[in-house]
Amino acid sequence: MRQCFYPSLSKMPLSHILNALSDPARLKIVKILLEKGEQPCGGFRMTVSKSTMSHHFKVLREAGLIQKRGEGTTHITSLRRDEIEARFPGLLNAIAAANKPL
Amino acid sequence: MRQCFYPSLSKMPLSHILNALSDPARLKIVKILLEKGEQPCGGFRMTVSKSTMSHHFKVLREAGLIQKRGEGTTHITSLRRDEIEARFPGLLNAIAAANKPL
DNA sequence: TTGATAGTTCGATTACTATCGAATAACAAA
DNA sequence: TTTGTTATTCGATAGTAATCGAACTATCAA
Repeated sequence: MRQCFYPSLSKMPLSHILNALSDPARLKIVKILLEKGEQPCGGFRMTVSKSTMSHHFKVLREAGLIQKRGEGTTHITSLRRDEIEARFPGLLNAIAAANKPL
Repeated sequence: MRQCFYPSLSKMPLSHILNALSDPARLKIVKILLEKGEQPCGGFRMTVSKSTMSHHFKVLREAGLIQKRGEGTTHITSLRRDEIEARFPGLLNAIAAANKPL
């Protein structure tokens, strides 16, 4: 698996994070990671193409929200929970709480 | 002052809210409202043109985040704090808390 | 009525972004 | 080595959005 760059959360502007989360597909990805933990790409069961999924993963990764590790032919995606919480306390909780009424 | 439509927060998707907040100028507007309370348009001291400001106010209003009331020739903008808090508990706090390290 | 102030709307431009299919890369199993 | 699986990258396209100046609306004051 190719190496990729993971930005430091400590210098990440909040607007970048919110921009990454403002797409419904990406918000769904994050919600699934929050609720079910780390997933392979196929674990998200979205209706968009593989290349579009890769694009969304890239946006989330460059915003500092997710990381990947390779396991054989699959890439496991996980949230950078602790770092996000340290930089933006309560943000993930607010997103998780918003699941209920939807 | 012309009447305008204020959407119900109860049906507002989180992604719309986050999209409205994902622009640095709009995030700054919300932060100012959080810290200093309601403001006339001129109270924000931003570097963009008046028409651009109007555009950002419209996006924030249509996302259910702000409301306006006319007072003479000025329009006072305020946050819909309680409604936002009821629909997305903790979201405004998370934004307010993120001010500190910046 | 005339002028000043505050803000919105319109039309245009420019830049960004979501999406896809095709090509590619990495890996495992046969 | 060949084949199948998983996922990324590339190039194109279509839609969206940020920005501005100019024109307009509304209100108050002189």
